[in-house]
Amino acid sequence: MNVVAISKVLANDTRLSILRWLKDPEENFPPHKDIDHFDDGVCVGYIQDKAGLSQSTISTYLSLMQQADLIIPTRHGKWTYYRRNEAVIDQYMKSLRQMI
Amino acid sequence: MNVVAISKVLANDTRLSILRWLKDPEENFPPHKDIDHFDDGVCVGYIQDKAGLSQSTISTYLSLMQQADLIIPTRHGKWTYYRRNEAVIDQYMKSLRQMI
DNA sequence: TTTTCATATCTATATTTCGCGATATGTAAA
DNA sequence: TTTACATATCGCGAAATATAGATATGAAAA
Repeated sequence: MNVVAISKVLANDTRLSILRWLKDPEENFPPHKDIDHFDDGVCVGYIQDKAGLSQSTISTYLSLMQQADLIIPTRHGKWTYYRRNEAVIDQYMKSLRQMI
Repeated sequence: MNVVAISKVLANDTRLSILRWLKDPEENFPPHKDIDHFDDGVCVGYIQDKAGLSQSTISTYLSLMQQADLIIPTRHGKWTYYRRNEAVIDQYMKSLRQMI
């Protein structure tokens, strides 16, 4: 867990928003068609619609966030669902508070 | 107080280190020649020596950090001393935790 | 009142990031 | 076994950032 690396990922309005939206999928996204819960998170298309940026940009952002271990992907058929990695997010906040 | 703007400033090893060093000047810097306390912080030259980057780079970094209200400058004769702005740092941590 | 010293600002270049369209990949549907 | 769809990756130009040297500024010392 690299604090500065994670700070870089979070130093972007869209990426910070995505992390926030994923905290409450019911509130921020429509229900998925194939499943009736958000246990594995939210599919890329919904995140893209909400963010209003191109498909490739959002996919790249999600990839960045995943490389930083902030989110966890799960494949369901054609779709990839992303959910928060609460343990890492928590650890980041704790480390940052201690460092700062 | 803009959370993303502050995150950008802190998403850099040197700048994060500077903020940490300023938390304990006695521990991290030699005593100043003209004054025997660090109440107004630490002069630019000492910070530059410790960081090992050029004078202009450190001055630019400190200026960035000041624009983000993370540090407060005080002029003492030829020297500029910088100290932490604990209120803003605290508010940043609180906001980030709530957002994240 | 020149000179010196500490810091700030300007200018320049290299690297990184932003964001996109085009294309590739993997999966399910037809 | 093609086709269609969701997502990932590639390649790109534009914008921002990192970092330095040169120069300017402001204050004290000579």
